Amino acid sequence: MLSRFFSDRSIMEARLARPQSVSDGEVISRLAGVFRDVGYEGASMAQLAEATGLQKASLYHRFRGGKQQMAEEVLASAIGWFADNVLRPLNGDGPPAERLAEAIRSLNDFYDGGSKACLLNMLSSPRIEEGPFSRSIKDALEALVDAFAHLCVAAGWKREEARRQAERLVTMLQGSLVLSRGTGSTAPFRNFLADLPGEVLERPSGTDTLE
Amino acid sequence: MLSRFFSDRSIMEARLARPQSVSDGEVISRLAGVFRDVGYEGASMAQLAEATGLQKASLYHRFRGGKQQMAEEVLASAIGWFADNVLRPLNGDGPPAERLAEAIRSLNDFYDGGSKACLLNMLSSPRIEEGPFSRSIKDALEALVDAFAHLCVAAGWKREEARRQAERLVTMLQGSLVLSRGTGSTAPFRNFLADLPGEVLERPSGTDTLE
DNA sequence: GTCTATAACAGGATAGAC
DNA sequence: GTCTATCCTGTTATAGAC
Repeated sequence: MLSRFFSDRSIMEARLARPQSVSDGEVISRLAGVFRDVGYEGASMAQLAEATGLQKASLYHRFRGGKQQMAEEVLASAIGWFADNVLRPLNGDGPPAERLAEAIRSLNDFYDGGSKACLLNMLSSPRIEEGPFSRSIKDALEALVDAFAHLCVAAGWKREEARRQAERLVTMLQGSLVLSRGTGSTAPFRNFLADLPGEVLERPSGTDTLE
Repeated sequence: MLSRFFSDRSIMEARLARPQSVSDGEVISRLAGVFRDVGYEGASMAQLAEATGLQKASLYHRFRGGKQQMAEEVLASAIGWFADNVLRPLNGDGPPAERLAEAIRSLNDFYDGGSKACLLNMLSSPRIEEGPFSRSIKDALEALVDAFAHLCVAAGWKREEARRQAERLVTMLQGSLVLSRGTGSTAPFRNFLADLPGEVLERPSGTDTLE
């Protein structure tokens, strides 16, 4: 979307006829910051313009679908980054411990050590019920569960239990972000990341003898 | 707040001079439903009036502080109910299994089987940063951790580990509600409640031999 | 205490110059 | 592509009758 086919041209145009004052990636990134802070309804066009350094009309020029399209592209971008930096290592085929370590580093970056909320949570409640975000959010959560389950299987878990554990991990991730925001401390998120290796690599010893 | 000192009088006044068409408790309950669905910014006065069956001006008569006061009283009411029905059993002194069972029933009621979001999450992001909700939310989350920790100690956990486990449980609670909303299924919440007794009453056998 | 009507404002979105 | 200026709907909030 946007000037995908003109990304090089827009560089050449800088300071010329129609200089693109802020790159598309930078705009998306700054919009994301606002949506993550205050959610969809809480984000005003004035605030989004302020954050990007563009005027409202300029934002509408880039996103003809208005605020909704901005949130959609922000969400798509975040999901893409997540797929590249979190899901890919989890779904890889190297040593589980190393794959997990890479995913943990990415998670720490993505949530800035626990100081940034999750878009999947912040965009879950717009008045637009069953709107354009619902499907993406659901798919993203399930893809993350799948990826963790894949890793757990590689770490030796039985398929059934790997899935349950993966659901627990995604639950803990989201919960730790809620608590970090609610308590004003990043400790819950940091504790979650610190516990992750143990949760994945050390299976409970007594429970896997039944099946 | 409100007509606390006139609760009986307001009944006698019904259909007389100033009939209170909807009870205070009922108004708070219906307002809570809206805030839990769409959050603070997402809730408009028109929607709140619609949900309560009152006109906007009538709502302003009852809540002179406007929407913010409504959210404050809704939050205070929910926290009060939580203290009576969830924290009290957890902090009680009967058999841990029975106390937990009662708390679980209350949690299931409170979140309607996982179909209702948590106000502590939904009110965490208003533009009013560090606003009137932050303190209550932080205190409520910490009180819940304390109560679970108290129960874990009663169930035989060591104090340090009881606290860590309690934090994990509150994290799981919040996370399961996020996932339930995000995936459109109450399964994550129901799984959380189903796992709770095991998480509290069955301590890990291998990890408590070090200290 | 509730209502209708309306004020005062902020919000999302657009027009058109450059 | 960006800007200033503006439109118009929806929002919060108030006035005043009953």
